[in-house]
Amino acid sequence: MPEGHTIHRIARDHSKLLVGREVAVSSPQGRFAADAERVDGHVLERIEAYGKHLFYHWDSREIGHVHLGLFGKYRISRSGDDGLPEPRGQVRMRLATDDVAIDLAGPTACTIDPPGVRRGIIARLGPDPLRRRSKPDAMIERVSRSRRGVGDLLMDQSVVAGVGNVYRAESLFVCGIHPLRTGTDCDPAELEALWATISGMLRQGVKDGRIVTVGRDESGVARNRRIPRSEATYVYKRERCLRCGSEIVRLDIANRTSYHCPLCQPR
DNA sequence: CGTATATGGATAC
DNA sequence: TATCCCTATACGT
Repeated sequence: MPEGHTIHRIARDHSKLLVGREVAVSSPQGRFAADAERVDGHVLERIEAYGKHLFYHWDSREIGHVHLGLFGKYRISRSGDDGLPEPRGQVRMRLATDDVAIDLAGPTACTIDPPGVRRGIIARLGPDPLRRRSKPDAMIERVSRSRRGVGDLLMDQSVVAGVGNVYRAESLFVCGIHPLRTGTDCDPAELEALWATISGMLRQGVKDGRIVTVGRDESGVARNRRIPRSEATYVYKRERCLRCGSEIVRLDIANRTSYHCPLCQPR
């Protein structure tokens, strides 16, 4: 379930387990074996999240890069009486200490690179609302000068980093913006509000460990109450709008299914 | 058992 | 715009 919130949550959780320690790095599946060897046994100094990218800073000065893509997943297992459990399924990378193993399966990217690679990736990304001191200026500038649709622009990681298909649908819904509205037709105040909405949703996502967008603009909803998936979004993957009951419209935008409410988000 | 689907993105036209 | 890659899970037969 990888949008930006997942990545930042992983960086936070995995840091507690691995940072400052010598880490055994391996590739049970084999495809990462040559890279794994280069940092195996080194101390992990920091795990950094930027948009949907993860960077592992090793004391060898090399940097691990992981991008989960659509399918990538981590699994954590603890050491038992027989030590660490065998990897299950296709495990590209295993990061292990004496008491914990973190297994990565199905990533789009998993490499060990010189520092320039990280710099190049970050240079191509727009501002990430989850990073400290990030500002919406660059996003607003890009969007307001573009004739592309807002639904298209939000999926472009060089415009904003970390937004995926769920947050695209949900943030545009909350802001009442039709996904096909062009960037040039949005005024700066609207885009400020859109940034604030995205930022708030992503932060909530990091806390919850999943995407629950309902209740952000209402009062009195206990966020830690168990909310079933069917009530977690306003429009994403729904048949009818959670607010007004209108039939949700699906469009193909930027190669992905976009969802919007024709009544709450008029063209 | 098969098949469809998924919160992504690079690359080839 | 179309195609491909990566893996697990849900669901139908």
